[in-house]
Amino acid sequence: MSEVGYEQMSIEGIAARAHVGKQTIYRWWRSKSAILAECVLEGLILPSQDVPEDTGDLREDLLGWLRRALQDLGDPANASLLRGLVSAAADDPDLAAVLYERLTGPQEATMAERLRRAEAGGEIDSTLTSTAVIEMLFGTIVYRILSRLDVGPELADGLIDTLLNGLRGDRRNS
Amino acid sequence: MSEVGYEQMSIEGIAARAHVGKQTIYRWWRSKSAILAECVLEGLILPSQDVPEDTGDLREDLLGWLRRALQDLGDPANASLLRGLVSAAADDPDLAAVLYERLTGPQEATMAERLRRAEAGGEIDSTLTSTAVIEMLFGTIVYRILSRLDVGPELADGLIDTLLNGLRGDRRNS
Amino acid sequence: MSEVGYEQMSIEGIAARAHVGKQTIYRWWRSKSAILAECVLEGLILPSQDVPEDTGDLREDLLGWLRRALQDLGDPANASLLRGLVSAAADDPDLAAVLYERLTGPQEATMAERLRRAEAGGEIDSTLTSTAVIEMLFGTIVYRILSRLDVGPELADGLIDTLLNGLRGDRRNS
Amino acid sequence: MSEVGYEQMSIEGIAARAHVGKQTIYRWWRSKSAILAECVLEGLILPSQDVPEDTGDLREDLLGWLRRALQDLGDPANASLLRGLVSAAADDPDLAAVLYERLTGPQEATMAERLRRAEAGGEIDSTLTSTAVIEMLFGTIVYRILSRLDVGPELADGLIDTLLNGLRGDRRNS
DNA sequence: AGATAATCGAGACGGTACGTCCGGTCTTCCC
DNA sequence: GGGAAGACCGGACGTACCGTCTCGATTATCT
Repeated sequence: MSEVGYEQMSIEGIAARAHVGKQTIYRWWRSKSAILAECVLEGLILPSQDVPEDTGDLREDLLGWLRRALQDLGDPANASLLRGLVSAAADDPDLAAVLYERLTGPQEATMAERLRRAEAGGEIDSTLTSTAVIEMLFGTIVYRILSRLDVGPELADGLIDTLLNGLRGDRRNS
Repeated sequence: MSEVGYEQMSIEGIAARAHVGKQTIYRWWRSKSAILAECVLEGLILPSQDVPEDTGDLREDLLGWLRRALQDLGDPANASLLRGLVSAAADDPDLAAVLYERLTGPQEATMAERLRRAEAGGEIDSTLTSTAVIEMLFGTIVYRILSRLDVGPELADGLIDTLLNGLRGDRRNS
Repeated sequence: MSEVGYEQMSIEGIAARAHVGKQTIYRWWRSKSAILAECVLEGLILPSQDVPEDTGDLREDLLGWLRRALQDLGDPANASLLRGLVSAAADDPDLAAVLYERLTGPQEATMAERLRRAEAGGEIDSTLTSTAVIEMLFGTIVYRILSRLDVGPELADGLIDTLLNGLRGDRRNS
Repeated sequence: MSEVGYEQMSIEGIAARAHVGKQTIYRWWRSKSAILAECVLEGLILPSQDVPEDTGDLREDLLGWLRRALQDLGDPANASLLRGLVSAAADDPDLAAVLYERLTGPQEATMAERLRRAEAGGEIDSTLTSTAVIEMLFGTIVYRILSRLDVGPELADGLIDTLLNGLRGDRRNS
């Protein structure tokens, strides 16, 4: 898929490359997107995602976490794979669910706990859910990748700053 | 496309429905996604986007603008069309550019001016570009639509709050 | 085979109907036509053939014998089975041999003896072998069945008359 | 078909050899046997059949005609083709009709006229139809070819003798 | 007004891939 | 330890579209 894109990737081609009969593929997966769904579940496509650390400094924790995610997607091959996944997910709700779970899920619990502790510690003061935070960050990244804009670790600062402080800037210490 | 999705939409089907020869289509467009690109440019698919008003209250202006956008995409047919466009754009950089321009462009100038005035008026204090702001908002929406999550005007408040104040909450008056 | 014809009859279908593993079939028969060959040998398909009686009247003996054969093949199911066998035999020399033996063989010895006695009795005066006689009769029948022409006992008279007297008519008493 | 037999002859193979798309074949013929039917009609498979001459001597006319037919079918390639046609016709009534018409038809009218004249001239004395005569001769030949028995011009004499005189021999001059 | 283009609908064409069926082999597991 | 069950590789089936290519039959323009 990273070579020719999702549309050009054929089941016959997969079978041929795998030296496998076409029927064997159809025996195990209902469609091309179902293959992708399993690849995603098995971690074969999307690089395994870290969860934010907890060093006590929320900003640094989020920055490091997001930078690593952006680092992976800076590789054109990975960006191409993600575009393929998005293309497939747009036509297959099942894959969409798997993809969403894979992207948003693992970080969710950790992020929720992290935010709760940050709130307790006075670092933040918000009712926004951890899911919404993750959706904003990943949404922005996916949007840029679909638009074929550059994606790199340097994006992390702007995103995290806005996320934490908003456009009104950091007035914590003012 | 809203009926069967992007993949199932065939050029032969388009020609047949239009009572037109296939060649006539190929005479005018290079590919299926090129047809979509022109549809987008002509405003036939994406509902025409408003730009934020300027009432003096940045928060209300953004809220109203975003709510209208979310209102449109709350319609499943429109969400389906957007998924089709994303699917097509994932495989066609040209369409991706057109789509990005269509989604991000019209609001950009107005938003830039709006932010500049807000900054001058002390409403905000940020270096984030207007483009980045739009990408964050639309990225989040597109991400939710691809994930088949509900999209409705009620999302606007959370997004705008976070965008303006950050997770640290509104300390404008503190 | 009588239901769907030879081509549509699959080994998988046979195995499934017999509640038997495919391998078990391949263990005992080399091919689809080999199964048919054994069916023929076991008398499961072609109704068992009589041999001509010997009442002293060659014409009546042959007539009765041929009428019984035609009677069987007048049943469309039997005609269909025969077409299936022919179709299979056309592709498999082994089955062709079995089928030929089954059709031509049993009658051959009796017919040879019958002709010999008829010749001795002055009933006939020919050097044609019994095999050739049988081939002419069965050949005509098979030809009509393949051509989907009607086959019934009434054909017997014409065939036997021609066989005995030829086109020049019965001049036995002239 | 003469190389691999009817069953092994695939439509894909035909298309490939003809440097033609598969769909083009399906556009013009409904099935493999329909292709054969047209080949037969066009005279591409069965060598064009003569009709009996009329030299005044019925026996010689029939002998010459039958010998030529047997000559053709003595070629193993032609015999193989005929077996393929029979195999196909066994599963396809339409092809069976075409094949029957091709084999039996052209000679029919001439044969009918020939027999009528022979009868008028006292050569024969029979009510057997020309069609039945042809069926007997061709049936015998087809039967032998299906059985993979030798077929050659030398068969003609026996068949014609039996046909004209019957097993009782030629008593015309006795 | 009549000749000359240009454009169109229709759809055949050589291809590629689809998803299914079956052939013949091999493996697992149960009785 | 033989057989049912069925997975496996392979390959043909008949269908749907792809993008290219001829065909007339309108139109539109230009002598």
